[in-house]
Amino acid sequence: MDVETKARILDSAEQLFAEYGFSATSIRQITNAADVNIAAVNYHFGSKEELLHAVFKQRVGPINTERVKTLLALQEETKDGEPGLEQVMRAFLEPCFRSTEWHGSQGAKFLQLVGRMHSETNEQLRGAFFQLFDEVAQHFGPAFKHVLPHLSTEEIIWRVHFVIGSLAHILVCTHMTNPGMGNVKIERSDALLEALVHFCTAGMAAAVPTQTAAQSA
Amino acid sequence: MDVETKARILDSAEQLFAEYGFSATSIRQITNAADVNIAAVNYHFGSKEELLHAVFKQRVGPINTERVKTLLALQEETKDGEPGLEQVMRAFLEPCFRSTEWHGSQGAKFLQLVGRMHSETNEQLRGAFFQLFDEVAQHFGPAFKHVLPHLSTEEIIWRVHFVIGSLAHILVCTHMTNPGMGNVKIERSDALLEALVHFCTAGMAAAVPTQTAAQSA
DNA sequence: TTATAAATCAAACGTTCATTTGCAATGATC
DNA sequence: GATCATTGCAAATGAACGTTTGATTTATAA
Repeated sequence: MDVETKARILDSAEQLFAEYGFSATSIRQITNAADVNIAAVNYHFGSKEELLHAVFKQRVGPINTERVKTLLALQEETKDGEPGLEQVMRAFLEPCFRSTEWHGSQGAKFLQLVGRMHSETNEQLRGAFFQLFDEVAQHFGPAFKHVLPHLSTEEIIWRVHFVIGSLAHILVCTHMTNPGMGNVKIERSDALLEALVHFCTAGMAAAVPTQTAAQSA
Repeated sequence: MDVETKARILDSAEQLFAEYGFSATSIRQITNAADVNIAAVNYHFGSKEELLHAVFKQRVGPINTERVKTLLALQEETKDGEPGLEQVMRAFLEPCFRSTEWHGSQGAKFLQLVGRMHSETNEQLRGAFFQLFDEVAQHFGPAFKHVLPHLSTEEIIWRVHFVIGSLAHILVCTHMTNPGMGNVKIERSDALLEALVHFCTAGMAAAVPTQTAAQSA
């Protein structure tokens, strides 16, 4: 029953954290949903925070591995002809969407949680979360720099944050009722992914204005 | 002492909600910071949720009024010559950044809260929050549609969400330590606003791909 | 001064929180 | 079959939660 209990807790936690957020989700909710004893969380994971961390580790790891793997394959196969910006962007964005397919609706819920974490302000949670993206940042930073050599490092960092924001927001608000803009319920789909890729690619490739921003290294 | 107490509660609540989130902020924290009795929140506002709503109403109102006012002025002065996409985008984005100047560091904190609310999943809070943006959506939806006539309504809605995501994310993560991407601490600045405007303008103007997405009305 | 209303206060309300405890059940090893 | 670590569970821990209460203070006005 060991591994099954842990797995059930992880699944329920993932779902509830995504639905209600970390603070607003209680261990009692989680253990009730998982149909395990309330003491099981602290027995198996140590604390509520460590449970959240375990949820991340289980899901974010594969996504980021996929990102880096795709990027490396891309750089390999286009060794002579440079890989294009859109291809790099695709390697960055696609694995997040694709992970839905891996785990069914469970994966979709998790993507909401990921989007949610980007606006988490608890320093400790933020730290543990973003640490999982170190490898991705180390690979994609230079990759973007390489396909956008005319942009300053600062400008690239800014634009990558804009991309992350678009991605995170769309991950959060898909499958939710979204007031404003005609109360449209946005569904996660290939077409949406395509729209995101094209939006972000065009944004990243935007010409630097003739004003002040184009001077640092 | 009446109005002063209410104002102090609003200020402290704004700051703490932005810093720690709604669920993770207690009424006791707020009343301690505001140096008022713990019962004052429920006396003056009715409940914790209504306090949050009051915080929004105080700040989001002026920002959105400014947005719409700028857009209307824009449409007025360019009655013959069409207003450009970048101008519309600027009318949408600038008031959020500008509001920092209105209220000093208090305004900056609030922008974090706004960014945070975009990933709030509590349906009731979401509803109350997004309701404040109805007027903005009603004006900017058609405005974007007008300057981007070749895009389907669905595509425009998607792209506006990408813009909102970029904006919300940058509002949240400015002035916070941001792991990944070289641990750069992003400061809110005119240059950052310019970068955001250009990124979003280019993204909104991206050509529709030759694939499937360009068919609806 | 006295009556009336508004605002503040300390204290307590009942609930829920994350976590801990001690014991029972389980399953493997010798 | 006894030993022993692992896991599950009911119950309880103290703390913190949002909210309410009732008395007290402050302000307004007759």
